[in-house]
Amino acid sequence: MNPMPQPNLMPTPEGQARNEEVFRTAASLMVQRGYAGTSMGDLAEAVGMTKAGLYHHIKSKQEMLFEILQFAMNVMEHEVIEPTQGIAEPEQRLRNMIRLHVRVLFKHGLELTLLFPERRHLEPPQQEIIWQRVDRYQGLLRTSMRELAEQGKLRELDINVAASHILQTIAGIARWHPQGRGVAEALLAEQTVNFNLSAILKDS
Amino acid sequence: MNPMPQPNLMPTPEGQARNEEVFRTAASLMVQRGYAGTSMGDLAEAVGMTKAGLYHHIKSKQEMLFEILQFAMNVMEHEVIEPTQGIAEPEQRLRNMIRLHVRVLFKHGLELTLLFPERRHLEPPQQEIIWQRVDRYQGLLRTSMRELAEQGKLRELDINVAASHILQTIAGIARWHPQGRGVAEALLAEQTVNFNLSAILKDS
DNA sequence: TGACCTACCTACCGATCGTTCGGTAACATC
DNA sequence: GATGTTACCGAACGATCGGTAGGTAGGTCA
Repeated sequence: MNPMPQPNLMPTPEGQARNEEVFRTAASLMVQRGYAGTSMGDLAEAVGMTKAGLYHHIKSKQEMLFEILQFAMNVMEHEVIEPTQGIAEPEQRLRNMIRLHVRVLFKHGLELTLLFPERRHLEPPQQEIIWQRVDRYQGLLRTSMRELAEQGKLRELDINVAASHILQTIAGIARWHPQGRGVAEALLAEQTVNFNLSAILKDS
Repeated sequence: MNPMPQPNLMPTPEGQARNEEVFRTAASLMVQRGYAGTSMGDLAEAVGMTKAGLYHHIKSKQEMLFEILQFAMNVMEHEVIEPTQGIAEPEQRLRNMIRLHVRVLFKHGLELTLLFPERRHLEPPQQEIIWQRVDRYQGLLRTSMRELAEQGKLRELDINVAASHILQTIAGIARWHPQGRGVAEALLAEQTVNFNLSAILKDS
């Protein structure tokens, strides 16, 4: 059910809970200050531990970032991809993908998507793994759009460009919403769904 | 004509040129690695200087970031705002703002918009200055949309949310395009214009 | 009771960080 | 030819970085 990874084996339930707290706190700090801008000392203080104590839970700073990004993609697959890929009608599938994606953003504290730019701090092999998972997700957007095109519902546009734009409007929410005007979350999700579908669908 | 700032007074033309090279190189490096991830040693090496030599041109790392962001907004005002605010028709004004904004992105090496997330590394007073300039620009988008609404051309949508989404599609280009598929720049600009105007305009 | 494990700790490591100090070679001005 | 300025450099500063070695309190289980 819970897709949080166990980077070092934490056998006891208390250990696993603490382990998870470390990862969540790290994600939160890195969203605020960036990967390079977040020191292990900061993180240790935030979870009420010493730096040395931290390294009981993680292997290295870089490895921790990798696990956080993997966790983010696990969440996306559980809560966005799985519930939508059974939908036959491409328009409804796309609407729900966008809607669920925005909701995942709020549910997990806006932290997940923001970390993807930090993927540059990973080693190339780990970078590649994350890149492939993101690309697979973006491919699902493209597939839905291609099906819409076959139905004659799609505007004349470059599907690759449109897929990127859609993802940017969603990921962008995490950038301006925390300090932005308080738009209700459910409303914001619908606004985002409608914005993007209006952008790509022909006039009905 | 050239809005690059002179943080320390660089009297000779050679000095100004070198000064500008430092800032451009810094902007480029920080786009790749982030502010905190770019050391002054890296920057010094990239411009062929020692760290000490750098400090002849800049006051501090933080001040340098501030000047780069100010420069970015100078460019935006020169090359996007000024040429479009005389346009009476709001649809044409908005189309041109988006078009020019995308072109500025390419013209200045995709570097400018990417740096805005790094504004968090500034002191609050400097943060505030940048924030206000960005907000003023976003306000112009909102104004055009409000005029479109008065003409009955706008869909039912939240103008604040739409303005943010538009900016995110543009700024986002700088995030995926460098390593993305090579879409022709002029074409990409038109795709972005059409995507966003389809999103907000009623069916004609 | 003794052996073992988890979840930390104190104390420290070498490296790197942003920044500064005291120069100095090259050139212009008087 | 003396004076000043510009554009740098070598060397070092204290602080902080990610990470580690070694120890230990507290629990589990035989």
